[in-house]
Amino acid sequence: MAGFSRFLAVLRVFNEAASAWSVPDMADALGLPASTAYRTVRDLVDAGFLEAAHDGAYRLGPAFIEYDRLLRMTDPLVHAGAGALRDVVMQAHTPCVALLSRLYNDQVMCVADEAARETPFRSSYERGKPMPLTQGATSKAILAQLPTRQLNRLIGTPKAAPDNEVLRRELAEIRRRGYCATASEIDTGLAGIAAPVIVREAGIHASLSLVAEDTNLDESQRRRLVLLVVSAASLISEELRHRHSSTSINPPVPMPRRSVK
Amino acid sequence: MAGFSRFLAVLRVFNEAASAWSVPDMADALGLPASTAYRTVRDLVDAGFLEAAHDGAYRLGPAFIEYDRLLRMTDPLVHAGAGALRDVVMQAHTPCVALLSRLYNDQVMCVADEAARETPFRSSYERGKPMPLTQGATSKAILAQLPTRQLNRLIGTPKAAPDNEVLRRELAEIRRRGYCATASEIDTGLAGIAAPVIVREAGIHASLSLVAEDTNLDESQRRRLVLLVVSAASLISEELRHRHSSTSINPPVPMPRRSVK
DNA sequence: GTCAATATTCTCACTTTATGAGAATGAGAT
DNA sequence: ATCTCATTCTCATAAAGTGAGAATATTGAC
Repeated sequence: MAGFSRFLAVLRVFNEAASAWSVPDMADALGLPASTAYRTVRDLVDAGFLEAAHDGAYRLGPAFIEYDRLLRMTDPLVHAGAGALRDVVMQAHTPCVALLSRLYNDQVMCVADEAARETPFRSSYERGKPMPLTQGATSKAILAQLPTRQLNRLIGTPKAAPDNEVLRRELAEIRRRGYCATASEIDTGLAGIAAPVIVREAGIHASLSLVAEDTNLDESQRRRLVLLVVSAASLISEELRHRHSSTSINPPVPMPRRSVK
Repeated sequence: MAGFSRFLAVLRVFNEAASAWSVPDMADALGLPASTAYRTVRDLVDAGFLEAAHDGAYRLGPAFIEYDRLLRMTDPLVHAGAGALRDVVMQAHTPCVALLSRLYNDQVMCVADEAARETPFRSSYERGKPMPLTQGATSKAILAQLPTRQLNRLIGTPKAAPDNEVLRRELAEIRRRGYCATASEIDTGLAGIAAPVIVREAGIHASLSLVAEDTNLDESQRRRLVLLVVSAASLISEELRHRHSSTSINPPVPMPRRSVK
């Protein structure tokens, strides 16, 4: 391990349970010599990825907030979807959470979320949390739309993983219907309704989903929400498609030629 | 330039105006040989900091969303403040935006924001955007509470920067009052009311502020909001102080010893 | 399908750079 | 003052990144 991966290793020791670290503790945890650990941390602090907290403890730094904002403002999916999510929870007329989630490499991650007023629960899907690939309406709606080749790479070919036959059948059904509805698959008591947001040409494989309490939903409610989700999802897809076709690939501005030490 | 700084340089070419880059363009912009640029980008993609978009273009990647969530969940200030912001905009009973902002090195950055329902405007302060150090109620409320030594480092000593005399006097006044109110200093037509959130022992220098339309505020309104902001800010400070005194500095859990290639 | 034009990865000799043990210094606590 | 622990510094060593150019993959045009 060396070079870049050392920085990644240091960042990876931070998690929900251990969010403040002293340098010696990091060095111990990673098996690094003290001098290297100190240097690595100093570089990360200089770059804004870590921040000195107190008593020699370090926390994640402001660069993550800053880059997250930049991503929020420039990522076409997040940008196009955030407004749609607000509309969806408004028009749902019931306590619920709306989510926009994407395939990122081999995991699904929620990239935007919005809760209706007075919603007493929360989905375990939430912005920034990696989620299982094969469970929940949100993920399945995405998988169902993938080209066979890509799907095989993610869940294994039918031959290599025959136990995925059930899942494959389910995905085919979802593709036919155009949406996916599940109940208590991720959070017990909560139902999920998801519709795909797919823009192949822009490399976007995503879904829009609505999470509500299962017991609150009668059949007509459910149908109404399915319609809401499906139409909102296709609205987003349309906008993305349109934006993509009218966007140049290369940076529109000559770009700031920053000097680097 | 080499090693780590090459990664930083690549990340820095991304901004609001240029959010998708091809590798050759990056190489041009940074004066890097193609092979190095491709390698750097590949490493960043592997780490999740960049993502392949389409047609050889790259965007900021999911790692930023993920680490931002982690920070949101573990940073004591953000965690303690988010709830308070919701309360503040509720109790303001007027269209407004509440902000929680921090000193990070030599800039001020908003780390959490919340708008009241039906708020037709937005503050230029928003989560993740670095803001000027010496303008606006938000920043001044923070500066006013800094130890002399630290303040001198940021705005220069009275001798080195005598033109800051006005600012210094203003900050003294803010310290005496315990809050700062400004109008049209950042956004014309908007007024800001800010109170400090200072927890020295935890290394936190922050402020809570409320932004509303200046014309909407009569004197009694203004007094009410000042009270609201000041009390919310001290509530957050108290919680942070309490939490800090009851928190161990080192990671509570032995930590996951991840293997790195 | 072929072909040309790019985009991307690979190779490899060359150094620049990071590395880490240990010494030196700094900061706190008793 | 002294001890302890945290942090930085030094420097010989080795490892990693570097970059020109070749090799290969991809894409789009025809």
